[in-house]
Amino acid sequence: MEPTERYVARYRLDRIFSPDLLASLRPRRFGPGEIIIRSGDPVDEVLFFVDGRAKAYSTMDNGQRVLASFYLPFDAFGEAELFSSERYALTIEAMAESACLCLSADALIRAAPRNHRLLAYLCGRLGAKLNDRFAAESINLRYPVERRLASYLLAAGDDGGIIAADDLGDLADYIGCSYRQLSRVVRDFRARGILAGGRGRLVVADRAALEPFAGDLYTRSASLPPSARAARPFGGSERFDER
Amino acid sequence: MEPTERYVARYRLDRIFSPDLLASLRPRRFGPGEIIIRSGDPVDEVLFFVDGRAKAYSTMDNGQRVLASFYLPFDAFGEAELFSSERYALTIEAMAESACLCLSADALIRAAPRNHRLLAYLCGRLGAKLNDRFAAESINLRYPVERRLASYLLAAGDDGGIIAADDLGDLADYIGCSYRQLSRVVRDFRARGILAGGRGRLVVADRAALEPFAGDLYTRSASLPPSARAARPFGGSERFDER
DNA sequence: CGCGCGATAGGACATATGTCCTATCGTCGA
DNA sequence: TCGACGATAGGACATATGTCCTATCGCGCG
Repeated sequence: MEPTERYVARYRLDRIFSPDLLASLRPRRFGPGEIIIRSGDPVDEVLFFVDGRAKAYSTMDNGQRVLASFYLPFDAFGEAELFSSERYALTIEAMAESACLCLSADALIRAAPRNHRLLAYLCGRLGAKLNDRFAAESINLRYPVERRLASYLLAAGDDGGIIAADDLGDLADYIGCSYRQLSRVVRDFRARGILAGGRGRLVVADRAALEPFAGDLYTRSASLPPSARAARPFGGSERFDER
Repeated sequence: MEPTERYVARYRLDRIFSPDLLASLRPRRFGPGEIIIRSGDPVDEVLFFVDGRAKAYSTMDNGQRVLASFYLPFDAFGEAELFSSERYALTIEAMAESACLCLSADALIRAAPRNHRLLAYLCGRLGAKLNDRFAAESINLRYPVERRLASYLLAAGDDGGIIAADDLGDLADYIGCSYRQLSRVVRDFRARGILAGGRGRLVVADRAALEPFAGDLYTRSASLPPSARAARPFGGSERFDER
C-alpha cells in the first residue's frame, strides 16, 4: 500500500519510537481473511496496525468463536502478551487489505529503557482496551440481546447510519448470542422501522429510536465498543510533555 | 499494619521504582468494606496493593453490580486509567484489612522517563488483566452457569479446597447470573457430592469432578509479584539502576 | 435461462435463566 | 431464652435464548 515512512508521518510515530526502533519497523501486508496473529503462537513480535480493518477473536474448545473487537488504525497488536505471557491469546484477522509495521519482541524489550513514551503509549492503549472490554462485557452479561444490538449499532455506526456488519454471523459472535437470536431481534427491529435494508444488509433507519434501548449504557462509560476508538490516536495523555 | 519498608522489601519494589518514587510512596490502610477507589472520581493517584484482599466492580444504571475481579497482593489499582482516561472506571473495595502504597498520578507521569521498569511492569500487569478479563468474559458469555461456577471454583480455591465466597450474592454477580440461578446450581452440585458445607458455606468436596465442567477454559488469574515476572523483562541487572 | 450452492429467514421445541414470593434457618441482642 | 431480622432455600411461573430443521432467496455458472 504505502511506504513505511508515510505511516510513520501520518501517525507521528517518531513521537513514541526511538530512532533505532523506528528504523527496525518492518512493514507487512495482509489480504482480507488473512491471519495477522494466530492464537497460541509464541510471542515473538508486536505489530502496529496502520492500515485496513481487523478483528480479534478466540476459538473456544467447543468450536465457538468469541469476537473480542474490531480494530481500525492506529493500534497495537500483541502488546498485551509482550510482558506477561508466552503465547498470543487472541487470533487477529484482517478484514480488508491491511498493513502493519512489525517489531521483534526482543528488540522492543531491549530498547525499552530508552522508549518510555512507547511504554506509556502501550500502557494507555492497554488500559483503554481493558476498560472497553469490561464495559462490553457488562453489557453482554446483563442485558438482553435487544439492548446489546442497540448499543452496538449506536456505537459502531457513529457516522451517517448505513453501517452494520458484513456478516451477521460475526455480529452474533460479537454480541454474544446465537445467529438465530440475532435474527429474531433484527426482524423485530425491522418490523418497528428501526432497521431497514433487506436480506442481510442492516441499515439504521431510525437512530433516535435505538437510544431508549441502549439507554445510558452507551453514553455512560467513556469506553465504547469498536469503531469509536479512532478518536484517541495516541492513548498517552497530553500531560506527558516534551522533555 | 506494617511499615512501608517491609512491603518494599517483601515485593522487591526497589526493582521497579526509581529511588525518588520509592521515597514518595505513601502508605494507606483500609478496613473491610472501605472504598479504595471510587468509580467516576478523577484519576489522581495510582495505588499499589500490598496487603489484604479486595474486589473491583462497577454499578450499572439499573443498579446491578458487575464484579470484575478479586485481588490479592501484589497488584496495582488505577493503572488502567493512568494514561488513558480522566476518571476511574471501577470501584475497588477492601474485603479485609488492607494496605496500599499510594503514588500521585502526576508524580508517576513526571517520573516515567526514568522508570521504564515500572512502565514495563504496568504493561505486563495490564496485559495479564486484559487476557484474564477476556477469558472470564468468554466463559460467562458462552457457557451455562454450571460451567462458570465450576471454572470459578477451580480458579479461586487453588489450595486445599475450603475456599469459596464470603457472600453468595457477590459470587452471583461475579459469575454473572442471578442469585436464584446460582442457588439452583449449588443445590445441584451438592446433590452430586461435588460441593459440601451447609447453609451458604461452599466447600469443594470433589475437586476432580469439577474439571470436566470447566473444560480447558480454566485459567489461573493470580497476580504474581514483580519479581516472578521479572523472569521475562529486560536482561541487565536485577536491581533498579539508571540507564 | 435454469441449476445449484451458500447465506438468510423463520417455525417448533427444549433449555437456561430471571422474577417474584414464601418458608426456613441462624444469629444477635434484650 | 425468646423474638426480630437478615440471609439462605426453594417453588411457581415468565422470558430469553439455544438447537434443530426447513423454506427461500440471490447470485454465479454452465
